[in-house]
Amino acid sequence: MPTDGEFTFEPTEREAVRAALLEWYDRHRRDLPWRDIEDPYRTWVAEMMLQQTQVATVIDYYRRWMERFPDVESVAHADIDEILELWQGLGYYRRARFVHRSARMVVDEYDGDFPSTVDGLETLIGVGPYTAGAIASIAFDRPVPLVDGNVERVLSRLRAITGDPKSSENQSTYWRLADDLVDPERPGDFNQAMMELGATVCTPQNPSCLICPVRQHCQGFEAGEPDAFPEPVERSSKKPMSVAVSVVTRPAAGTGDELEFLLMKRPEDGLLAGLWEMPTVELDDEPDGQPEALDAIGGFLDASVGLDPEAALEQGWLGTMTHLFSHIEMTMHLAAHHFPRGVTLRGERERPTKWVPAGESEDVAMSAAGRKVMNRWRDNSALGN
DNA sequence: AATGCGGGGGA
DNA sequence: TCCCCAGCATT
Repeated sequence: MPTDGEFTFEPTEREAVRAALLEWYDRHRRDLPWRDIEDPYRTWVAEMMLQQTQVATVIDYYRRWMERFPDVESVAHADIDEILELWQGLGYYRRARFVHRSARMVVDEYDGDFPSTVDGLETLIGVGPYTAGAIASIAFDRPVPLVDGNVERVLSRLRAITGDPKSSENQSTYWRLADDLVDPERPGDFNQAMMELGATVCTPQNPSCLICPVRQHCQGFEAGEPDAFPEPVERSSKKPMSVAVSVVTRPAAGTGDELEFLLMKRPEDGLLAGLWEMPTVELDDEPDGQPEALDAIGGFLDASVGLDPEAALEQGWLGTMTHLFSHIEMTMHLAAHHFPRGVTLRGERERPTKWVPAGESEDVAMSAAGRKVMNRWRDNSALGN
């Protein structure tokens, strides 16, 4: 196995890589809403959203966020439910809670000013080595390195680094090389150039080596197989999970034919923490058939909120859908129950429960899976049941 | 060191 | 449709 010390850039080559990369970045960088601003708050929000999430996905979330929360004080004083509402659909909802807690920390303990060093930044919850390096270099011009998935790939190819990219040995190599390379004059631009190159040129599949500004320094290219680096990581299999769900409706108050949905809030920790969902019960085993799934969700409605499925005006079956998480394959068995207006909820409720008018369903924080269920129900209603 | 935690884009 | 991508906290 290679040892950490064997991968290096000689001083001349280091200078050449810096110059080539910065020149390329100046000409080709994408115009992103969090660029060309000197506000650690904005850099921090962008980097929190960008964790495990691609640029194209983040752009609209970032814009909406800045409109609502222009500074760290506004986040610190906000309610977590409003933060989750802006975050819905972005995934990894813990990040939203980290942002909330860190904002309070900055206001309460740092007098409203973000720390400017890597160590100081890492005291914020949700800010690890990557994010601290990003904020310190981009917002504070500190000559510090950063390593994300893009940088791992670029460095693996430049130095033809084999082995598991997540191994501690390779991680330490990446950080050492990134620290060695980072341009002391323009650290933020250099770090963004590395990531931008990985995202647009040095891509996982079919890298565009012919237009790469650092091709002549790339040992992977030289070997004729840039996409052999980094070594592919083995992916863990998805855990199967089975749930029964019902879209529970009743007529809204007043005239018109508007409906209200019954929503329940998920627990404040674990999967999709604190998001709202249609009444959902997890099943121990995959149900034998539609009646068994209907039975399970019917029993849950009765037990959790005192809704007797026998009292429903209509019961429907919406079929089965699969939703994939990074670590779970969730099979959803979907029912629909329509109750008369007068129906009341009973019982000691473990979770917050509320009726939401159909027109306001967008204003409630729900996961992508929840949106899928709602769309299935809507399509089904449009067909006249 | 291993595990939990979402969702979207591209082949 | 499947395959691939991407940081941090907790234990």
